[in-house]
Amino acid sequence: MNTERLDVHDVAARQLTVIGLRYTSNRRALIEALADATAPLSIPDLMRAMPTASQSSIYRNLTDLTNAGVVARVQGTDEWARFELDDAITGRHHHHIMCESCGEVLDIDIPEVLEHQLDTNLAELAEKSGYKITHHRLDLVGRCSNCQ
Amino acid sequence: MNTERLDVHDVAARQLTVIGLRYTSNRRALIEALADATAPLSIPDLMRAMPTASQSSIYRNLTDLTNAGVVARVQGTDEWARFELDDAITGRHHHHIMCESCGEVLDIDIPEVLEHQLDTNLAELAEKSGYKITHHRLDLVGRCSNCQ
DNA sequence: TTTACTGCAAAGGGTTTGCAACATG
DNA sequence: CATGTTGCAAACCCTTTGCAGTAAA
Repeated sequence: MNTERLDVHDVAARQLTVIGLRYTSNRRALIEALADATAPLSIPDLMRAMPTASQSSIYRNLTDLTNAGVVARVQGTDEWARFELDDAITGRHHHHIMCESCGEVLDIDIPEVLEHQLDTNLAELAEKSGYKITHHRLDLVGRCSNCQ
Repeated sequence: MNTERLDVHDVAARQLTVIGLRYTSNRRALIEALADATAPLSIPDLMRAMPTASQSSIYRNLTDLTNAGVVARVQGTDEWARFELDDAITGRHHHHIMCESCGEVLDIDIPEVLEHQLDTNLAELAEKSGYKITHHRLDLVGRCSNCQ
């Protein structure tokens, strides 16, 4: 548990408190699991990572932490929900590459130039749409080395 | 039913035949509904559009048409499946803007310059990943005018 | 005439919820 | 100690599937 990790727990606790929720051991374990992961985790992943927590608590905590802005739901190519720490918490905006066959989801970074061009262009599009844009998703979809 | 529409049916029929499937009235109605729409349609949308078809047939046909490369599944912000004609059929690559509150999904086009820069950059990323990339998704996520 | 397709109803499977006991601030 | 949280099991709901009858080629 390094400094960066401490910050994550600290922020999570504060964000929860703001909306009247507590930072329990289950929630701490969940954040810990997500912080350790190098890719979004599915429910089965999380159940494996925190075997003492019940499935329903994991679902409920993911909902609460998502509402608190600590956790983000990732839409893969399959119907399985996957979760990761919100970019706002990690301080690192990133994207995903996913396999349309097995559903695997990995984190990727894109060149800063591209990210910047995206921001500029999308801001314009957003304005015309009448939508209040909160973020964008850029995903690469294909087949992983195992599924080709 | 204009010329463009005829083409869509023609292509759909051919694509199905290739994999040993038939172009039935249900499938034709489904394609018709998707071709008429200006945004991806959900199952309830489709049931409303083709009231004589049973729900299970709609599900089964969507699966078959997706396998045939005629229809594409769109991942919104909610858990509801939405469907549209595949870009390869319409000949028009596009993206989506979606409301994270009500789940509405709309089509948008992005500047060609941006699209081109995306293609270039993503091709590089793909190479490093070991993935065989089939396409990318770029979505704007936010709140529609009704949900703000 | 062969065999894919359809409708109906039942089964599947991930997610949500009611409730009593428990733990947090 | 007031109230948010947990586990268990049942309920939910979108989606899939079995089966017998129908329709496409």
